[in-house]
Amino acid sequence: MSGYDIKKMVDTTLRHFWKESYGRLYPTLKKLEGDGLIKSRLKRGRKKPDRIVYSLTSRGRRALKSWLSEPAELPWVRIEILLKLFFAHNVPLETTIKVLEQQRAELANILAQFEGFYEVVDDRVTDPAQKIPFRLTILHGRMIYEARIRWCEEAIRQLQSNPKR
Amino acid sequence: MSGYDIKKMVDTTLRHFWKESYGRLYPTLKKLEGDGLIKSRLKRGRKKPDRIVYSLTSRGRRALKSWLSEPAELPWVRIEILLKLFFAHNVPLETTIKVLEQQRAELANILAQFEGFYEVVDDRVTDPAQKIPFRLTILHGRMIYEARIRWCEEAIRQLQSNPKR
DNA sequence: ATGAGCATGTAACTGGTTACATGATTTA
DNA sequence: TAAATCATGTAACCAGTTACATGCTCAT
Repeated sequence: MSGYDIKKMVDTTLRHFWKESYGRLYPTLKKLEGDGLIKSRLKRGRKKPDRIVYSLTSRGRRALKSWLSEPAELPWVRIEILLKLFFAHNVPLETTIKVLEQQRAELANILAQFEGFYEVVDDRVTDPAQKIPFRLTILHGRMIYEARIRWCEEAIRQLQSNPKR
Repeated sequence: MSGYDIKKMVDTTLRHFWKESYGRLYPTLKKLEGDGLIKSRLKRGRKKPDRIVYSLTSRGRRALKSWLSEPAELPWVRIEILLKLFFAHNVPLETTIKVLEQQRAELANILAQFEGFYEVVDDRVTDPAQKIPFRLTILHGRMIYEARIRWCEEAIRQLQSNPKR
């Protein structure tokens, strides 16, 4: 694929768990080519601008397989709402509950986006071997967002049931 | 508190959802002081080195309250295991299942660390108004890690039950 | 002609980590 | 006296985003 193709694919199909900017995509492609993991050929565009299309070399395919066999990194994030909750005693209880409710609403919006997502699989994922994996990435999003929503609800419940703080 | 104190507090009490390095902690304190949000005084150390102890100014307290009232950012991460799963068709099924099992095991380890965590609250959180918030931050960790573990199990199940890929 | 989409790229910047320097004091 | 801990700081580096530049082609 070309850099442009990859960007579009990531932005449509993988966007709920990955993103790439041109600012790191194109330099990365150059680097991978320099390392001999991918090779490029110029594809003259008929009715479109020319494209630089990359494909794996055999060294690259080996590297891919090796990466796919290594353990995956555990994702790590700073969670701002937990920091706000921890310092919530500086502010009235209702203020914190509002922040939690707003967070819950945002999470619910995103969760709703996942709902219509299963049906879209056949348009976006042509390789049948990728269909189950793709659905599992969506399931992941649903499960995590559901858990976060349940947590917000529980947090609101506990704060309300303990008004003396 | 001093920069050193803050670092220790974050590393012990908030470490499951936040971290700070000296490399951004000390410059941030300088900046906040320059902005008039905190002020410092030198505390001569008896039997210990001197410390620079910071406290909020009234402008700083207002800024804190305002921050606590604003909606919290939604955390966003790249999830490597989903990327590996998406490209899993390049590698034998058992390889992917091993990666998922390894991830499950790592998640289970971290979840186990949360278990003994509730009891520790009284040592670490002196302000009684912070005890419920602190417990809720731990509950958050537990709920998220449980969800991630359940997802790994479901992913393994679905991949195994569909051997034709 | 003009704007939208195709396509490749980079410079400047931001946010953050790592590693190190410095020096005091306490404990083994 | 050596190691551990207390305490403050910075320079170098790395990862990644944003914003912009460039130029092609197609549809209106």
